[in-house]
Amino acid sequence: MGVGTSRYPEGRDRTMSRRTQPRIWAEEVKAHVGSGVRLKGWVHTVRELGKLVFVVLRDRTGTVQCKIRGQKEIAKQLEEEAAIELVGTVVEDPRAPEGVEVDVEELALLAKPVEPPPIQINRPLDLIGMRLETILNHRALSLRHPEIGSALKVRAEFIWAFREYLRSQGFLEVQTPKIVAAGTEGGTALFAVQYFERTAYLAQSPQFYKQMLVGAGYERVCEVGPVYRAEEHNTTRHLNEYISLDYEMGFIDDFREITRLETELLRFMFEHVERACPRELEIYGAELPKVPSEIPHVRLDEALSILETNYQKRCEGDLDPEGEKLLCEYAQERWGTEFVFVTHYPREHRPMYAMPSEEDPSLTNSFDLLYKGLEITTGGQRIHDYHMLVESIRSRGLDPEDFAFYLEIFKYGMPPHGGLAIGAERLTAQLLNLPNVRQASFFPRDRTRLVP
RNA sequence: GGGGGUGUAGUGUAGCGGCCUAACACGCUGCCCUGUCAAGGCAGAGAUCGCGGGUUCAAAUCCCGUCAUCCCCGCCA
Repeated sequence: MGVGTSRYPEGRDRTMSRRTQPRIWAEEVKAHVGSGVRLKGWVHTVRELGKLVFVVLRDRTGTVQCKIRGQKEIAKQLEEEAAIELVGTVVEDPRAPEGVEVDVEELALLAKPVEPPPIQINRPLDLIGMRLETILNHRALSLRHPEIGSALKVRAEFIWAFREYLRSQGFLEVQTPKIVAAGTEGGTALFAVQYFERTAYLAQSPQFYKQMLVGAGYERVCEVGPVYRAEEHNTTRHLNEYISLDYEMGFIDDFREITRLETELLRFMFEHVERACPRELEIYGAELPKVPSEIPHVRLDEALSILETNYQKRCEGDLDPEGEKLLCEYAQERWGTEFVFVTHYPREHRPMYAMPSEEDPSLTNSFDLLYKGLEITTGGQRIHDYHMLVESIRSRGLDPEDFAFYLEIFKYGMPPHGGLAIGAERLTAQLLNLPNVRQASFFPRDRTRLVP
């Protein structure tokens, strides 16, 4: 056995033999008892017991204990978080953590740490108690921590399932511009960017473009992409850049068609995450919610009176964060679900494209979806009538000329349509009970954070 | 935009007028150990207590400013 401090390119794997041995993942080791295996990964921990050394190797699939016998000088070169490659034999041993371990025959150092890592990634988070700031300052390294990185795996699986389900329902995945000419929806503040000789903005939402693509004949479109909000909020549930899961569908009968589809979509997404992320869910102690066949719909005015009657809680015009929590508590007790659609928001609280309600034109066919006390979706039916939309734009003191690019398709048979957007980080954070959405973002952007 | 906190070794904390020549845990360095798995034992290095000013015989500790950061509200996903 030998150790190589090999360095690309000239000395690469110089000391490693058995080049034909294919690499296996840490999680596959159990299936290779008695066989020679090659593993690559990071040194998770090193435990020296005199002439016996245990090295726990970590790769993208997990960890596996490896032992080095009678080669103390090799252990001396192993530092935590070094990238290594090893060849050995898988042996059964009841003393090993999983009943099996790798008896190392050869080991090569692929990359040696320049200095000890600033954060520990081989101990449970509750023992090392890093503050989020520290975790985010060392984001690439902290994501190596199995607990920290798991949240993003869950998010990735949510996103995969979002695409997969909508694809099965005839949706086309689209990409809309993130550099746009004007403040589309109004309301939220926009980031200005220099676009050659003009000022452009980062898109706060794909709203106009996904509607235009419905009208373009695709009928059903979805998008996974970043959106940008220049709001100076500094809370645990806001990011200035986040991933929006959008869909928009044409020829709907009413807005309930949108909430029905979201119900089925969410069920698919949660069931997929349950199958794909058992380890990650266990790490966070997350309980998969049962998505009911019909998520309760509560009109905003009803929601406000529910809060007042049952919780003596008064909200002015809209639900505040506490109101959202209480309403979800109510939904849990009353209907046994953590989800509730709040519908029929007043027009003045919704953008100009929101479709007025038939029974009360001061309200809209729009909704928010609350999950465990937090708003994770906003959606609704949109105005499809050209003249009505122009009028709505005017009534807000806006100039339809500025929206000509958007309005054009509405002149040529725009079908009844609607859609919604789910905040990917919020959905993930709520499932995993993360105290801060930043934990569900690879590299969060907030009021003060632009790096890394 | 408004309000409230917090800044002490790499990390997380304790200390909150003198007993601080700043403590503890993890990490780090060296030595010992063939069944560790939050390994253990012994020895050690590492902090002018965010920064600037002030009060005081004396400041990590009190005051002012500043910077950084966290949380809550508004608004939103």
